[in-house]
Amino acid sequence: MNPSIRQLGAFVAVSQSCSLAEASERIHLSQPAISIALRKLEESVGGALFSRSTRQLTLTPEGEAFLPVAIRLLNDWSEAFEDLDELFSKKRGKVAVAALPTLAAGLLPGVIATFHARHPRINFALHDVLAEQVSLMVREGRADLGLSVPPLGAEDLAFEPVLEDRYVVVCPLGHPLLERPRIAWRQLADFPFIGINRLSSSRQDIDRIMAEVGQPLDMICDASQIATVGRMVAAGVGISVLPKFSFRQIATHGIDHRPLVSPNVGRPLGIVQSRRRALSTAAVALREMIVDAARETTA
Amino acid sequence: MNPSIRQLGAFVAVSQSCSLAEASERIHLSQPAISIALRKLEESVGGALFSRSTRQLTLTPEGEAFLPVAIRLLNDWSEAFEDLDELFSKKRGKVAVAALPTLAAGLLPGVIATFHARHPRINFALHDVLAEQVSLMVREGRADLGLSVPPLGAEDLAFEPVLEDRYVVVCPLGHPLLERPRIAWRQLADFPFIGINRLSSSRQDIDRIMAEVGQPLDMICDASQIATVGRMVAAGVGISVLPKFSFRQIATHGIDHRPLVSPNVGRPLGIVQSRRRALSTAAVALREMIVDAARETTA
DNA sequence: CACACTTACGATATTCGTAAGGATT
DNA sequence: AATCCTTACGAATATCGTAAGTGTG
Repeated sequence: MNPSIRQLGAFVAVSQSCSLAEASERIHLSQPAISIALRKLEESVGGALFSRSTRQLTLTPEGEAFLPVAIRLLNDWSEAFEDLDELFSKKRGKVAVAALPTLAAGLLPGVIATFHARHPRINFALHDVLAEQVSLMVREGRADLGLSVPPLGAEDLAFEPVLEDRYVVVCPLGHPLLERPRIAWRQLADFPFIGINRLSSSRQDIDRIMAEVGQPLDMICDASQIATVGRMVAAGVGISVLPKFSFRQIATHGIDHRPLVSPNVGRPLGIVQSRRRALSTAAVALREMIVDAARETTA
Repeated sequence: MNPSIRQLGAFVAVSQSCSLAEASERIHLSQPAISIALRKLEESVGGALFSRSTRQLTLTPEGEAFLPVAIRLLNDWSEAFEDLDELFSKKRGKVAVAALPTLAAGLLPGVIATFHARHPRINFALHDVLAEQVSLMVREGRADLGLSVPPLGAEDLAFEPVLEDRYVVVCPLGHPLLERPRIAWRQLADFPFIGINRLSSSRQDIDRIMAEVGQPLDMICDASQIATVGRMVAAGVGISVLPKFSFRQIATHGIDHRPLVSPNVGRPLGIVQSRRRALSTAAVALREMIVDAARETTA
């Protein structure tokens, strides 16, 4: 026969007053219930915890030795479950997101603010990395969620699109391309071009599309930071192509943009998560907020 | 609804293989029982510990965070009860005895040897102190048992006589008193006398009896150690009176003894224990062994 | 007699195992 | 088809509360 939590609780309650009557009030249980719980516990452990004299209870030496242990056991028990409750009720915990720099700077700041306001004690980690790193971090569990383009060749990752970005050409004010409402990709080849990091997903898209239209870019240089690209364009060094969301972040005096067409290619952005691992409740909550924020952005 | 030990056990068992079937064999429980235990546990904590996909179970992040806690909880639990079992089964523990020097040196060595042989991991503490100290130590709980004369004016102490000692006169060989088989107390006054510690219960008995018979002793000196008394008697300094048990300890060449009569007073020796405190199982076992040893000594 | 613990007993809740169901490999 | 998890159901066990019993102050 095995002891139970309740029996242990009864033991501790009784120990504190050495009285069933008093313990019975404290833990809201009938006197007989406690009496029997104690007896069962004593049977389980094979010895008396209390010495009884019809009218009075006293701890035996064994009971006295066991009491602090029992108290610790009960405290550990409830503490463990309170911690778990906090985890589930999103009062505490941590969530890590890996996002493309575009999204990390564009969509997420607002989401993070709301999330933190709603769940102040959730530790939030944001990694702004390139698409390949997003996949890696999600796959390895270093991130609960990824915000990126659809991951390639990864069956263990699930992708749900939530946003459709578009590429725009970015030019200095007064540039001839700005005279038209829409620009075709092939027209880009006629101007000096400022590229972005070769490893970025945008850059890979751009290179692929230019290869499709059969026009090589007049590449002046690459910049890693999008803000740098913006300033170089503003300075008249050349033109560039950015996802529209990225452009918003660097929108400043001296530059403007136009949508690119033919091919009229979008850039699906969405949530990457592992098929192997389940999301924490905190991550689920965050995920919903991201989807909502994306819907608002689109609308 | 509260979680139970069993549910926690099921959770840990399943975690280790992420399979109900395997866990079911390991803990000898039917698959449905485990399935339901898990479900109940998850209801209790208000969230999923495993993510299920009809055929496979995976720990959720919360489950993963909780697993080590759950393992620790279970280990602490069983360890605590194993410790308690050891206490009850006398495999481990401690017992302290306060005994008069006479008994500490006379009756107890044999008892302690047997006790230690039978319960090797019980820590045994023996305090050889005077009667007053015996009462004090038992009353204060510093000793589980006392071996002494009946304690005076102490309702919170219980005394059970187990031995009846007798006083004997101790003389050097060739002493005139040794010519008779029995000596009357009043005859002691005729010879130089070596007393024992004034605080000892024997001495107090002796003084009381001599006062009753109306004969003052010709007191040469006091000695605290019984062995010293023996050597002084052997050296012909004087005679003395000791409990018979004490005499046995110092029996040596050059001295002998005779029983004292009129008054034919015995010296009840027995076990002192607290009425307030219960005995530990180890103490109960020791007590029985003492009673047995005393019975053998008497027989 | 009042109080405090124990025992008795019927009701409720939990937990188990067997059997049947559904989904995946 | 085989395997694995889940649901359904009846039985055994545990636990509870009310009520009656017992011994002490």
